[in-house]
Amino acid sequence: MKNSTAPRRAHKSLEPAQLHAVADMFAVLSEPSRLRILQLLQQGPASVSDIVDTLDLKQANASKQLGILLAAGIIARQQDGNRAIYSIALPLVFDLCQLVCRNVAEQAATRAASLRG
Amino acid sequence: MKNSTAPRRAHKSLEPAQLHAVADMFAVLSEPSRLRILQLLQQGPASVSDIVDTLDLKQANASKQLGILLAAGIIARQQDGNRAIYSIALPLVFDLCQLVCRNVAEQAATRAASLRG
DNA sequence: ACACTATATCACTATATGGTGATATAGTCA
DNA sequence: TGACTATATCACCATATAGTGATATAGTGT
Repeated sequence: MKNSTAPRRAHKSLEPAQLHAVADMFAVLSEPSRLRILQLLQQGPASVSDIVDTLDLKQANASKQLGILLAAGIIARQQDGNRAIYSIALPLVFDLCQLVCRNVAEQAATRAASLRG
Repeated sequence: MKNSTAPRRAHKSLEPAQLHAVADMFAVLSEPSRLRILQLLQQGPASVSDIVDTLDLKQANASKQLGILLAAGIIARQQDGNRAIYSIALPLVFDLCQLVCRNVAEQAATRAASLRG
């Protein structure tokens, strides 16, 4: 016998396309290397070599991750002579990180409290 | 010659541990199946079979994804006789999804506008 | 005890992707 | 032109994981 806990489909859910788009955005933000790049760019635009030097990444990897962030529309690219200057195009991502970060801190505090008794 | 675009290290960045925690949270939210489960739970608590039936997931997969959401602290589990009742423990996730979703819509609109000329 | 239901876990496959070294492409400067 | 610098791309490997069928575990009702 089926015994449902609550009525379903009370209000509409995201369409599959939107759902995937949201999942993709989260996926882009789920890599520490990319988050580090975003943190660096938060301080201002930077070239690939700036990023490589500051974050100690291999050039190929930095370029790849920048490409992913670019494709997601999170950063923008501007050619400057020889160099490629990347900058934040979607400051929203910092709101996202801040929300998560606040919660992470909360959870850590809660866990610590539960350990104390 | 090194020719930096902007001064670096202007303000402190997240510590590695926090960075990974944030990345992990985003990773958990980066799967459509898990987002669908969260959407369903947004309407109220549900058992595993509710979820399996409504979302047309295999039982093993539903159980696995619920375990991941549970470990992340996003949902809570309550035993009710034979069944396991899952519910939202971190409503924050809907704020995150809403932020991303709004932006996805914006990007789609912008892209459509650019296509129109 | 038994049959039945509900959930979790195991072993496995297929796929995706982060990181890397090598190479290609493109701009700069002499 | 040629040497140099900066960036992107390619081919590859190693790892992670979503999904699956089979099985284990645990509660319910007879």
